[in-house]
Amino acid sequence: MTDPKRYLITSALPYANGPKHIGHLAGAYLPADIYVRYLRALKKDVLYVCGSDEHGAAITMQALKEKTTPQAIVDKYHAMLKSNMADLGISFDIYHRTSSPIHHETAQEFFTMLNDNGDLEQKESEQFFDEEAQSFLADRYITGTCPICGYVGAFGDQCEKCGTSLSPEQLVNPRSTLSGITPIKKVTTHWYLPLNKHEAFLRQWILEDHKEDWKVNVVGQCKGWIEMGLQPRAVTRDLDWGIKVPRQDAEGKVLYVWFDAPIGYISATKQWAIDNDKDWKPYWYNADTKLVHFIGKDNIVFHAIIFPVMLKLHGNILPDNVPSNEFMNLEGDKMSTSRGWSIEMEDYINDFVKKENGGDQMVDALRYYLTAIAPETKDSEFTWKGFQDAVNSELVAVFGNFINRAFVLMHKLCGGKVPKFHNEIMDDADKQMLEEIKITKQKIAQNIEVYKFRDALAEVIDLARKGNKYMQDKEPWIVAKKVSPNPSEGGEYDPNAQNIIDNCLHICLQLTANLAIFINPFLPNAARRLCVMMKTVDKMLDWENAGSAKLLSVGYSLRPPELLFKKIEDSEVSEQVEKLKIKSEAIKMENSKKDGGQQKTDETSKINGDTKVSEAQVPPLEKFREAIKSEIQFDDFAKIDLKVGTILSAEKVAKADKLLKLEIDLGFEKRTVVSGIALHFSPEDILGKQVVVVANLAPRKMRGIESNGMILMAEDAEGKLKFVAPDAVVNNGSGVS
RNA sequence: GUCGGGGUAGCUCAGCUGGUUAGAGCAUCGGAUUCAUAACCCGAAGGUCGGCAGUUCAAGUCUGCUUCCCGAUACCA
Repeated sequence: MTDPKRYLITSALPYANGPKHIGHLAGAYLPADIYVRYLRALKKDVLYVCGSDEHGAAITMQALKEKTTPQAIVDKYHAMLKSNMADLGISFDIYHRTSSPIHHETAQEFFTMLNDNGDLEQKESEQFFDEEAQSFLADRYITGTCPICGYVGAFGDQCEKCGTSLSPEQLVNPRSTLSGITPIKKVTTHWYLPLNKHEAFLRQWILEDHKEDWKVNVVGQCKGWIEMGLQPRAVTRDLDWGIKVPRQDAEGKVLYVWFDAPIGYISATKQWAIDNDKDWKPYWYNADTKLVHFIGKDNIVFHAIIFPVMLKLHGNILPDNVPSNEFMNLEGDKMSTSRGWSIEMEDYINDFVKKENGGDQMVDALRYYLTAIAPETKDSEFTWKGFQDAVNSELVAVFGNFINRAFVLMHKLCGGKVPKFHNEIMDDADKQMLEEIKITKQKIAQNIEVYKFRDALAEVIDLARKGNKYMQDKEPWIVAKKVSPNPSEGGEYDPNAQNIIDNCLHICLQLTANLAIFINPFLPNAARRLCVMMKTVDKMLDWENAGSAKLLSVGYSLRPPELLFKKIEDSEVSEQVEKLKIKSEAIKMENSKKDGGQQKTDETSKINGDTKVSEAQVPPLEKFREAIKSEIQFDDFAKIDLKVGTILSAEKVAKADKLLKLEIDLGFEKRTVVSGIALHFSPEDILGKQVVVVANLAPRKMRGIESNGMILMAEDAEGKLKFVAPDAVVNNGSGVS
């Protein structure tokens, strides 16, 4: 977008079910903050919103775990996240929360408008239901044995042990975490967002309009989704923690957390407008607003496909870009709070920022390293040694040291004042140095504008490096010997000596002021402290001032230098590495204790003989009982049109290991039916077989092939499939009832 | 399984439409220097560009296959 009137910047809403680590910080918050601080320095109209995502089943799970209420959980973690972000200099204009009334209203209005406009669909589906607790169960609320690795505590959506993503149906011996009983399946009604209806729009908008300016991983993943065929997505759930679906016929239903969370950006904007007596609407409705969502790679489809469809249907503007970062690993392994292999923002703040030897500069140290290794194009890795090296030999030795030596020399050789610049003896090195400042300004701006913060920061350090070299070449400390030579050393007086020194330090100081402007979006604390040292106002940090060689007035006396950053000691990093190991070991022990407990019950049941059924075993009859669905009327059954047909041809569907494409002769017509039986039958085995087909089933696309009907199959206890068919050949097209 | 991204010097990463001896910072080693947080500055050494095949006068860069890491995920009506 060229020259937007205002900017609306968002960072992914952190989920308030626990502390968040520095990988999150590096992925979605720090880059956004740098961008926002840069825009503010440009004096743009920019609003930066974020907040805690406080709904969803994982919150209620955490409440069970901590033996408290969901509200208590979100209150606790919202407060923690909010203060952590503030402590680390993430400068939200508002950090809001989705449990607030204004968010509930906003999300409900959003749903109502889409529903009233006919943009949502209502469909029935079967969900697991806990009869004892009288409650539908989110996938997370069902535990059982993982069919892949046999882990006893797998969840309905994922096995934490082997990492496989699961559906609750796949669990062996599923149990409700609410009551412990085996859940049954029950029909429920939900609202869906028919993404499939917006394929043409998404193709144009993402694959054409943004194929150049969006990151390859974002466009690539969206392309994959679109090509795969978009499916309607449920926007409601049966749960009691969340935003009530604003309809009388939706008792006990809430908006699905993914639907309500991104609307949090809008409600946060509204709250900000109220607090600041502003109008929120232009930020979400005017086409001259540039909306940018900063996210991690796990969030791409929500922010690039689903939320934009919602926004479009609701009449809002669309994001101009969705800069998504990859992930940051830690000391050779994935960062994970639950496994204890992480550096929580909270912990870093306690260990470095709050200690007497830490403070703001340690915020900047972290911001420096996280930006320098930001996972912009691929996963990156945080190591404590890397942190120490980056801080000590780049931030301290190059940047901090340049500024320190400029200040020290100025105090020693120029009386603590900004020296005069003598144009008449200006040389090429001086010109070159001044020119470099301007070039660097351009490079930084160009990089930030395309979200390359790592490169932008490297430019700042590189400019300081050039400053060091310039000073080295000019060596004013040598020239100083010619100002007041010591005859015993054979020094010679040079009337020009002081002027040479003045020019060098004049340029070094102007460069220092420029460095303050350049470093400001990245390391705001350092920039502020530089302003104090130079006795300038914060306004000097406005971006338009960058490139100027007149930021500090001649004759102006400056404060004595103060070290901007301290070196990080070996002991500090080794302590952290040790701490990390201890933390993850402790959690591993705890988990294996749990495992051990479960295995013990297994063993006990074996020792007791076969009279007791072990938890890990599948009770087959029980399994069939579960499968009994809720009662229907004859009319419901009569709606189903069953016909006998013969399989004329069968072929494997490309890129699908379970699907067969079948031609079926129904007597009066031939049908294409796609059936998921490829693992049980090979195409040639089933040619000519008679089958029972649901003839009036709505067509459905699978792998791009439209399936018109479904074939009835029987499944035995081992999951083997058998055809349901007449026991003697009948005419194709015969009815079944 | 499928889709997407990625595997380039010890480490963190650049390398646009294929073109002379593959780049940067850090780490390492050597030199110079002392204004500076034993900092800076100069120089050297470091890579069969995950593997195999192919296209081409020429491939890190294109094609196919293969392997490893990360993310997203079906379908099974």
